[in-house]
Amino acid sequence: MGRSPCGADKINGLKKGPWTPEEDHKLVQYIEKHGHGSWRALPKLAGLNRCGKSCRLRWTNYLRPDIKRGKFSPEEEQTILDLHSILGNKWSAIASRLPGRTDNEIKNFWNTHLKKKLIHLGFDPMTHRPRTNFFATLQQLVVFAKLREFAEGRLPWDGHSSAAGLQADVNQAAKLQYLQQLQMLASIASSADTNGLINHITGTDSIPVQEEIDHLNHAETFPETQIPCSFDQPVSIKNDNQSSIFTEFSQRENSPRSPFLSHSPLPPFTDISFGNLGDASTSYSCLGSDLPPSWSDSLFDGQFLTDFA
DNA sequence: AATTACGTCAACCGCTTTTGC
DNA sequence: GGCAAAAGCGGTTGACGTAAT
Repeated sequence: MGRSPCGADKINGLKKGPWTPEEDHKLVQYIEKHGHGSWRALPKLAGLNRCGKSCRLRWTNYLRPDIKRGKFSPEEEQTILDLHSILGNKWSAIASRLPGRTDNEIKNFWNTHLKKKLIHLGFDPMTHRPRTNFFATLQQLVVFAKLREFAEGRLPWDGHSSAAGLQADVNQAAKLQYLQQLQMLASIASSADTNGLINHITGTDSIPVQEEIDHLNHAETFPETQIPCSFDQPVSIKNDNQSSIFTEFSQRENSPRSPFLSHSPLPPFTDISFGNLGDASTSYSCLGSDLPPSWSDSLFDGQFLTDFA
């Protein structure tokens, strides 16, 4: 594959940069009369000192008569979120679902608005999952700490006591994580007017979020049953009469999404097993953890332990 | 009023995919 | 099937406008 035509056109002294009204007029006049045909041939025929690529971009992104300009509506915004959670940065595919919007416009809107919004609400804009992959790092941190104690001789390696200690640590951390998520969801509820969403997600139909946070803040222990480690029900912030594009894909896609996406289940959970640590075989099935299967092998690798100590 | 920082978006760049021979 | 040209696509840049200091 050779260089792009526009690259070569630089040498020919073709014009770059913003289009003038005169150039726009020439391009529109030509295309309305003849169609665009070959973009490469068009500039010469239309009397433009531009490369074909530049003409195509100007036409498709700005001059096309069916372009819808102006702010994105909440419905369009929701559609973009839905589709992005499924398709990722496939801007042209997303644009094909939004009549009158160009891929460039959607891409810009995503980068300047939606991405920031997701980040602000604590979601990874690429995965649409909560940003803190808490349990993935938690178990490593706990194990590292225990290993360090063990390596320094401060902790006798006793499967039962170690397991109990680990479980206590993890329970405490899970409580913190739960609080973090409740606070994040409370933030979403207040900013996105998503009545009922939080209770729907947490399954606490009769317990207001703030009350739950307060309760947990004062709780001595953290009942494991309260950890929101299972979100079986779909979550919707749309009216029932609004169909979602997501439903079209939901049968074949299983990608995790942020909770303000329509009809979107919260992230699936991955089992975290402590089976390699003595008798501690407690299995935690929690949010968004995706350690590689061999993590424990590498953890106990000699070089790793040397580096760690 | 001047300067700086930040946000937005049109346009470009270069890579990939599609099309035609 | 192989090749080259054209078209499509997504990431990035930079000019411009506006807000903050």
